[in-house]
Amino acid sequence: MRISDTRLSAAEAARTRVLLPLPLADVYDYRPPEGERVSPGDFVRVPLGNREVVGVVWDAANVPSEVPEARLKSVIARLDCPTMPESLRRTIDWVATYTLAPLGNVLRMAMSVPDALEPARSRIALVGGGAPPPRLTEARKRVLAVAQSGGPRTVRELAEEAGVSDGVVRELAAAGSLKSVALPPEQPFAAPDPKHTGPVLSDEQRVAAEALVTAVEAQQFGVTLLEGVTGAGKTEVYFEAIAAALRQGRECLILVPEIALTVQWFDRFIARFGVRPAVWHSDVSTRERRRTWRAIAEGRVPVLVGARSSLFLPFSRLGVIIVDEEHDSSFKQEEMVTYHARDMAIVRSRAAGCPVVLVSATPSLETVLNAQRGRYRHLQLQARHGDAQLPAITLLDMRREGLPAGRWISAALAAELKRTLSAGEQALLFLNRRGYAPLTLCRACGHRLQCPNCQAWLVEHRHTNRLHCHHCDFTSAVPTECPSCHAEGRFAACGPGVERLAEEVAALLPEARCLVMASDTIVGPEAIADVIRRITAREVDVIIGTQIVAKGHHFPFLTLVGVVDADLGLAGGDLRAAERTFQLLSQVAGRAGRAERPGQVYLQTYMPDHGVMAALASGDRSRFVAQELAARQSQGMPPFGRLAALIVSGENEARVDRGALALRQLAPREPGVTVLGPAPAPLALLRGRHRRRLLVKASRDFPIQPMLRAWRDRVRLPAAVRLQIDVDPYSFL
DNA sequence: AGCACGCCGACT
DNA sequence: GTCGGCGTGCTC
Repeated sequence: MRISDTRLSAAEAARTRVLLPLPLADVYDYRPPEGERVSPGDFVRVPLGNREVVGVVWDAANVPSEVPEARLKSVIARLDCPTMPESLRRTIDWVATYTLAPLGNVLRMAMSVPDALEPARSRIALVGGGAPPPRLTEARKRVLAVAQSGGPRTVRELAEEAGVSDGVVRELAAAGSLKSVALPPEQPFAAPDPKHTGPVLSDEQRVAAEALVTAVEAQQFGVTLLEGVTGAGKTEVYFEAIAAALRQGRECLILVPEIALTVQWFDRFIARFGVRPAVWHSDVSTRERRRTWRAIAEGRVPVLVGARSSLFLPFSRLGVIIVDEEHDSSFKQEEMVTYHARDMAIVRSRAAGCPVVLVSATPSLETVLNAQRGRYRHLQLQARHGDAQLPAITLLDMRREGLPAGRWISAALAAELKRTLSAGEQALLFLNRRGYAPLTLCRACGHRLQCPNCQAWLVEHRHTNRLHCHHCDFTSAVPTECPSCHAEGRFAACGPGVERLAEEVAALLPEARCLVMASDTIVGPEAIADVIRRITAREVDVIIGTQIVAKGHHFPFLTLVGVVDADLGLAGGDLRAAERTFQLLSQVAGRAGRAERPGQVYLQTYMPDHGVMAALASGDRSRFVAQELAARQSQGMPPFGRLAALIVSGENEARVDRGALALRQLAPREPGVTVLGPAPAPLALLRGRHRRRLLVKASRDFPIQPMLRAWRDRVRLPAAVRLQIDVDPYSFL
């Protein structure tokens, strides 16, 4: 007995399990490196085929392997880089099991900065201004031009920017055309000071803050929901959880929806802690990413605020994770690995043994139910901070308006706009539609301008004077004649977009200074910051915006919010349409009257009796939540039941249909599991691929993943037809 | 993800 | 007659 155990472990010791950042479901076995001991979490370089890749030694000792000893290659070396923390490895395992994604694909999200694994390169940089080179080739010219503009950069950076190989740059340096300068050592991350400014909290805030501080000091996993209306001061409350973690020398991770990373949020953080936190989102430069990733791996980043992908950063001493705007649907990743960052934040906290705080004015029904059932601690802030009042919400029944064609602002809203502007205050018109008009059609033949790759209309954008598809990157010039009947100049714009609304406002209020805010007109954090500054400086009277105005900003002189089409989000059969509309519109409404001025909110609706509208007008969120929960329960829908979507897609429509039917044939027949479809997915053609969807419904406690895995494994789909599984689908598009 | 292997069209 | 397209399959 004892002998065979020893033999087994000796055999195991001869294999190193390595997970590679490739779409592989399992670890690969290697022989341990010569004269070096590696252990789980170590980054290692291994041979794969005829190339070398970097992977992570994985704890998979219990998984037997059938790969014969003779086929094993040896680990080349362990990288000189801190070990991947255990809590991150367990999170990766968990995400892969839960989402059915290949384990290696999940690892890839945690190895998004391969550069950071290599030791820091010498801090030598090059600048232009040297002697002209003996021969001036095209490549050399480009490098010199790039070097001439901007500060000192490394060989790699110059080569990348000029689009040449490293060799060209090195030759120029050797010839003396580029001069080398020493770069200052990499800037360390400033330490936020928990004592910088003592908290200034109301009684109510203090009670909530103390509860969070206690939870952080206990250094144990637990979920807390921090709920409070816009302006109740939730941010200042969770800052105290961060302060507590900092006092213990632990790290803090704050997850926010990408567009909520506002100047105003940073100002508040700096006011409390004295310095900026580290940041992580898609706009962070390659260089800054490397510096940040490496510093986190070395335990030198006390606080980081970031988008959902920051969940996969190598923190090793997490003291608290905050999920701000926890209800926000942008936490759900839809590509590659379909995970929900809020749920995975809970997984990571559990693995790290630290508390997690979910923050929202309008928590998701999933979170509400967990709080109701006592699985989460529930902290509530009732009052708005200071003297600010919640804005009054009025419904405008558009059925009675009889607006002429091409007009969307009711007489009542127009009157309020005029009144607001003449009082010297600002107004926001909210319309969640980019561009000029959502649909353009030919008046001669009825032809509608449609994307060639997607089942979607092309949207006219007048500021670029082009047609855009909002689902793929297709754009084209606005045609002069109808592609179908060749009639000239017979196009008609149908429906409003923010650009068209701006025209209407200009006609209504010729003196008003309008600003259109949409993700395509205001690109990047600097542009947003500039726009915020102009609004705060009262250089703008009317803001016309899509949902990018809904998050995080507050404008002291904004007292009127008009929602042009409150019903927009309710169309279509989306499970969460009502919940999301309520969340979005309350968030937009919260923009009004945050300072000492009371705010007014008008919702233009054709459905004033709809539960969402009634709840918004009465301010009775709890009744709406109760109704919505009851409806979900009666249908066995989330959060009471579980859903998974299976999307079959491919370029050949007939093959996709056949694939979807084959999948359906092999569907599991188990009590408590319902399979619906296949049906055309809501976007039946997306980026040139036809899509069919099957929907699996199961009870809440049904282990859905093993069933889905078994199902997927017994289906043999033709090549060129792909199956994508989305556990807990959010967008039904 | 890469990269090789493999089987059908336009070129030295 | 070869170069090369990208479909398919494998990497411990």
